[in-house]
Amino acid sequence: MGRGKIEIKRIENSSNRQVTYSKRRNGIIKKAKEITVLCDAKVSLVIFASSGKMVEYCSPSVTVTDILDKYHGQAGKKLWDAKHENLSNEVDRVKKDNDSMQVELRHLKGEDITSLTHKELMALENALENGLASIRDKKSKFVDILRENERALEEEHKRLTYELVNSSLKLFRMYTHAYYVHRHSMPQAKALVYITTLLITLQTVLINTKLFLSHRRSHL
Amino acid sequence: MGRGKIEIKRIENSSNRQVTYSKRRNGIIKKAKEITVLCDAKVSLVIFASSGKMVEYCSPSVTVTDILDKYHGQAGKKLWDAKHENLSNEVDRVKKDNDSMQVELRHLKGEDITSLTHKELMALENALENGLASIRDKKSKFVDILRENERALEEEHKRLTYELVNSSLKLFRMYTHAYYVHRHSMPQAKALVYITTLLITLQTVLINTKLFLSHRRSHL
DNA sequence: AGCTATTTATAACT
DNA sequence: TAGTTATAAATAGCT
Repeated sequence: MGRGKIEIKRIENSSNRQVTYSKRRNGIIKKAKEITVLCDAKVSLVIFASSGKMVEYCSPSVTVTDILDKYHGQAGKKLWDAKHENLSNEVDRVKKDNDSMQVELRHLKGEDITSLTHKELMALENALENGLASIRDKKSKFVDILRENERALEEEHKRLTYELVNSSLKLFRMYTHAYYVHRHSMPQAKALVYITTLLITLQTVLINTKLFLSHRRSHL
Repeated sequence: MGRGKIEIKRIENSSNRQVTYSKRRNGIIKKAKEITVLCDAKVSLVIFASSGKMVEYCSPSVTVTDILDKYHGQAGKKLWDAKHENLSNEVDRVKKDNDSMQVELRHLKGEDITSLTHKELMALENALENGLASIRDKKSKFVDILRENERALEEEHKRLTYELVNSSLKLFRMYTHAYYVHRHSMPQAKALVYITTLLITLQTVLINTKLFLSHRRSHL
């Protein structure tokens, strides 16, 4: 494929060889990419120029590791098997644990129990009852604590509101007293301020009392 | 290069894909061989079909070992580490799973529940109740089957014993009849045999009846 | 697996 | 080293 047909034998002209190398190298890599996409294939391609320079193509998700896996028993194996096997064993072991726990969990949740013997069913029932008892005990303690907290909070709120109402009333009385004492000796404007302040105080007391009552209602 | 141009994207028709794979795979390998000869290059080519089947081409004097040598201390090591890390990650992941399952199991068994919120406790209680319900359902079915089996067995036993007693009685009557018919015409010795046989038969009937009764008692 | 119309890769050239 | 082009090679769609 080119201006002329060529025999497949070493190209003696080194510059031609270099040019052909680089064109064909690109061609092969392109083809590798294409087959990867077209056919779901995986390709690992490494090309060394005669100069020693290397280029490579690996289709996504293929690593030299994969290739070494295929070559199992050769160069790679020695390299990593020691650690690898340890890790693999651990994975297996832990996975086994996982499986048995998963089975136990499923059993405790009442799934896959068709194959169990009566004895096993009894044991399961026992475990579940114990668990349930613990949980319920814990839950009731939990509820007790919540209720106690709420009670304490309400108590505190009641106390605070009582104090507020009380001091408001005290203030109110003080103002009333001051007003009556000074109402003839004070200029009209000052009396008005007293009366206004008094009314505001009274209003505050009423609002606080209302809030207190509504709060109590919502907590009973 | 074909009857029609194709887009470089996965060939959806699986049989076309297979054909194209095989043609192009051969094409790439041919090209690899050609560049090897034409340009003094060295090629390592590994192609995996989506089925997992592998073919490879290595130009003469290139081995996987060579490639690994090129990777020495670089990519190779990295890849090894990657593999190693993958496994480590898997171990970690599975261990994590393990831990969470262990926690769940402990919770279901009512242990370590001090730190749980009220909501979590409710969820646990729910799960346990469901599990218990399933188990109890299963267990009661199990007991039903056992009871039914036992009933059937006892029925059968009763029937067999009744038959035994009946035929023993029949035998006894036969002997009795024969004895009375022949007692004057038979020599003394023969009469004794009759009487003895008769007694043995009677005894057998009694023993069977006793066995039957005791068996019934033990099953009620 | 084989055929061929067509596309693609590339050898020779610039 | 990069671009162009005539031609060889590869191959997509068929059978």
